[in-house]
Amino acid sequence: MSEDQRDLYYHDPFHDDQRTSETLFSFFGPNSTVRDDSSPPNHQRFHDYMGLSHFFNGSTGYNTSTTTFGYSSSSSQQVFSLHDDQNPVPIPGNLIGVNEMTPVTPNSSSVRSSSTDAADEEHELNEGKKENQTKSIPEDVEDCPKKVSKQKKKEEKKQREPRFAFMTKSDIDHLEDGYRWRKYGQKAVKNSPYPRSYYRCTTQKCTVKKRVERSYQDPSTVITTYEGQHNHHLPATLRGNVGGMLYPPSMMVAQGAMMAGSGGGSSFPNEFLAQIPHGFYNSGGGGGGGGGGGGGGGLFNYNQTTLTPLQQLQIPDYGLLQDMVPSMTFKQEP
DNA sequence: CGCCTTTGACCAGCGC
DNA sequence: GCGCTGGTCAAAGGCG
Repeated sequence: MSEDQRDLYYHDPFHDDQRTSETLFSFFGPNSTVRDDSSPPNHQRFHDYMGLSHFFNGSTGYNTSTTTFGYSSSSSQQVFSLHDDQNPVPIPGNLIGVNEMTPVTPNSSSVRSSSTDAADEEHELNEGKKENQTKSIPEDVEDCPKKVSKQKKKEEKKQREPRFAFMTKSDIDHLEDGYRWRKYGQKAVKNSPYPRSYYRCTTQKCTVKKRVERSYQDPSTVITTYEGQHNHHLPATLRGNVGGMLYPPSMMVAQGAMMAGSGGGSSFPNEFLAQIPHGFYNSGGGGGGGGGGGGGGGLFNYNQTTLTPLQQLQIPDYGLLQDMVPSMTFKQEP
């Protein structure tokens, strides 16, 4: 694991604001963190988590490729931590691969707004560098098929899936999210007494992985990192869970509209909102998520667009969101 | 029997 | 080059 990744895990995004957060979304790629201040303990959390499966699935079709968050599969993860609840701060590391998604911050000189050319260029440059770094494979690969396949594997590996991390207050390490996972590894983590577990989606041809670890600073917090997107529905066999059931139809519509409006460009905010777990929405359409999943309303209400920070999730900087989603109006409730 | 977890080994990337 | 660390593999065993 690279240093920046380590930073991600052990630095600000999760810990700086930890005292006030119970759930923190950290998009590896797009830059956003969304935190929760007010969620009830574990069980409610659990339901929040349930909805997250849609986040990765996208529900916009099961092959949203890897651009759901507005960045390509090859893009490196990038995370912005919100310091002082105001300004996104780039986590040291890959800030280059910001395709399309732009860190919108009041004082962000690095805002890439609509012109992604430079960003793309940078991105390519960066990718090139990376390629060079990893393409130090000697020519003798031609001699050995094994080596060839290894190299292929290597290159495939390099195609980093989009990642998404969040923290959850829970006693349970591996929270149910509607998908079936197989644990394929566990490692002790440096500077942490808690091991990190590695899971893979058991569905055939689904390459989604997730890592689960407990925060060493706050043992009650579980850090879950997803990598990739599911290319399939929720397993219907799982506790009678059916993918479509969890997503209120109204939201699907809204989502479609948003997608259409996003024009495939700087679409992260919309996509982000579109894919916010339905449990965070005031969707009003179906409880979903299994008993109490809705929890009496959620965070967003697209169109009405009401943020209710006292509910399940807190957006740390409404101004930021407002910038990100200018077409929406945000209302912060007292 | 199928699915899952556990766990030690292995490999690659990175920093020194 | 070496050591550290993260990530993955795969055999073994458990469980329903």
